[in-house]
Amino acid sequence: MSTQRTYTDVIERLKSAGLRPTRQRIALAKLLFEKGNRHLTAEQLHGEALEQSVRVSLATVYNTLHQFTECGLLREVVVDPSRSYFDTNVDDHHHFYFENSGQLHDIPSESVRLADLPEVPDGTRLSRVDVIIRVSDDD
Amino acid sequence: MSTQRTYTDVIERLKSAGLRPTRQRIALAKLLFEKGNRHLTAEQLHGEALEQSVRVSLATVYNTLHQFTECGLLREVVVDPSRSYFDTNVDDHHHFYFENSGQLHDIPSESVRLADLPEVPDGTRLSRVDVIIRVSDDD
DNA sequence: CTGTAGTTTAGAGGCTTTCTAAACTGTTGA
DNA sequence: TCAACAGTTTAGAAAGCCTCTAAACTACAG
Repeated sequence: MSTQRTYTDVIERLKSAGLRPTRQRIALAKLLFEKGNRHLTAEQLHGEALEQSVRVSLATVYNTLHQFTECGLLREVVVDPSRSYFDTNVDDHHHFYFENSGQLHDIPSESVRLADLPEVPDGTRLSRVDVIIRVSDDD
Repeated sequence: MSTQRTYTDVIERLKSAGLRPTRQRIALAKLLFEKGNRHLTAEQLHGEALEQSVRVSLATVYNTLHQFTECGLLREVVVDPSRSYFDTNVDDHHHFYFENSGQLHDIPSESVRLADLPEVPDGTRLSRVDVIIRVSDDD
């Protein structure tokens, strides 16, 4: 049965990332990864958990988001100085940012041609190249 | 005399931006614009002002940074979820972000070739394209 | 089953930023 | 020159996001 499938999948995914599959982490992972690519704030994820009667504290949501980010299950997107977004798509890609609504939208990396990038300064290594296309409502 | 020159320049710049040239705005503008291109947080600018015995409140520093940003004298750079940076270079350009130190470094827009950008979604207009090259210390 | 290391939690606390409302100041017009 | 007013500044309170703490809980190895 597909729910069962997903459930064991999620547990395996956590285990192989070195994270103990606790009730909270399993529930949050399912919320995050069962709906395609998503861009969520901690507050939003916490809200969704509560809606589905998953008892989890905001502190755990923050801890989990950071742990997931560290093991490459999530990626943090910085576009709004007052809030962090977490992206379930960890493939190389870029973003549209809708300044009015605060929505993020993926741009596949093939849709942007980046060339002639300067070399990284001595003593540093490339961590990531972010391209953010900021748009705002007409008129 | 060059100080005089700068002083009246700053006042003119504020006036033509529609901002009353107050003691605080003049002092902050001089701190911001008399040292070439800079990337500063509100806290840093406030610190510099106090060091030079410019009496100004943190609230005014925030107000001023936002007003300057609105009239195009500054540009806000979002790279760190916990802090806003303000850039005195308002020309089209991009950034290196040194994740360890929190330093920002300009990349002239000619140094990056961006092509095949997707069209902006219906009902929106392009606000800006940010390219952020994140680097971290070797080892 | 039990011990223990890892995890969760509520609540306090930190930090950046914004708000409030009272005091102050640049400017305009008489 | 000066009064009057709109715009500005301010300290301090408060909001908002996030982290810390230390006590309770839990997955899991043995």
